[in-house]
Amino acid sequence: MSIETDIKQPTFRNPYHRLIVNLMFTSNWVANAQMHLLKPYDLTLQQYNVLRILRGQYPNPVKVSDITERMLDKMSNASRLVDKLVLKKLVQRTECPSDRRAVDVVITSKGLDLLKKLDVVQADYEVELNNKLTDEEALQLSQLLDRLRR
Amino acid sequence: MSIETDIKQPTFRNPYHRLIVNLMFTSNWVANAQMHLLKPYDLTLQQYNVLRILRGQYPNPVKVSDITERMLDKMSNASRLVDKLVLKKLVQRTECPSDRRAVDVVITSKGLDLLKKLDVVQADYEVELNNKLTDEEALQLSQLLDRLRR
DNA sequence: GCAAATATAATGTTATTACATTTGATGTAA
DNA sequence: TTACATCAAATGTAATAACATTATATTTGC
Repeated sequence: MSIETDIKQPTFRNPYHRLIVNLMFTSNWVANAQMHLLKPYDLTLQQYNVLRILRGQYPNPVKVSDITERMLDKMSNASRLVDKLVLKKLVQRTECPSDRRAVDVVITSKGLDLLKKLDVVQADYEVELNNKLTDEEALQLSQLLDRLRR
Repeated sequence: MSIETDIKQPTFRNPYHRLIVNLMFTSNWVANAQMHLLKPYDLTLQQYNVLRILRGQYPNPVKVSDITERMLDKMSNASRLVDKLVLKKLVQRTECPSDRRAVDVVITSKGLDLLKKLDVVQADYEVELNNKLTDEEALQLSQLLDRLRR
């Protein structure tokens, strides 16, 4: 369905106005779906993102400040997100030896196991997208989004 | 900059994985910019969206349930958003005569004036996007997003 | 070396979100 | 009509987000 039909707005001022609204609407739509996939595993989207950042560097530690920098939503509080993950024993927090201000965070094996399970769920979701856009179209869409942020 | 550089993740599993991450990152990027544009006017993005929905129907009233349906973020509480807007005298709330369960909401002239000011701000922002994507590309991007949600 | 500036994470606070529940009105079927 | 289900909005709530502030540690300029 076109964005006009989805939000019942007949016209937009120009293609950029339409794009902004469409982008936010579609992103909410995806985020919602992702949230519901994560719900049975008692993870929020942000917690999931942090875990994936940590897995990307495993077995190296990542500082809280690096997590903040790399999060999709910069404004979330990485410190408190890490708190939650520590409580669930999905990550481990240790003082950084070379800089006592910083805190090193590493994903635990429990965290890696959880991510492995979620990889399957995520792959299923990606297959659904595959039915809607070809690989080339998905790539093209990504490239246009990159250019929008330039 | 490509999404890989932006979030310092070297590779994605496939074009769909890359797309999902890119979509959320870009949407947050736009939402952040929009939020900062709205801040001097003491409006949240959601409140702004509600006002624009109401202007779209002006001078006809819109029910709270219709607002919920048409909001970009379905989960926000339209009832409480309307509350905030009533406090600022940007909208007016009256009992729907044909259905006493429902509530009619109409934008006030103060609300319309505010939106008019914001139209200028918004247009400036759209000009920035214009430097990054052509009209055709913006349209194409919108269409790909539409297809993603099909 | 030392004071000031900056960096890093944690914490405080208020508003908002994501639901669940409640209150009241309307529709529907016996 | 009278139950009973459904619908619309409001309200309760716990968690989270969006900042601002604080507490330490490090860096920089003198």
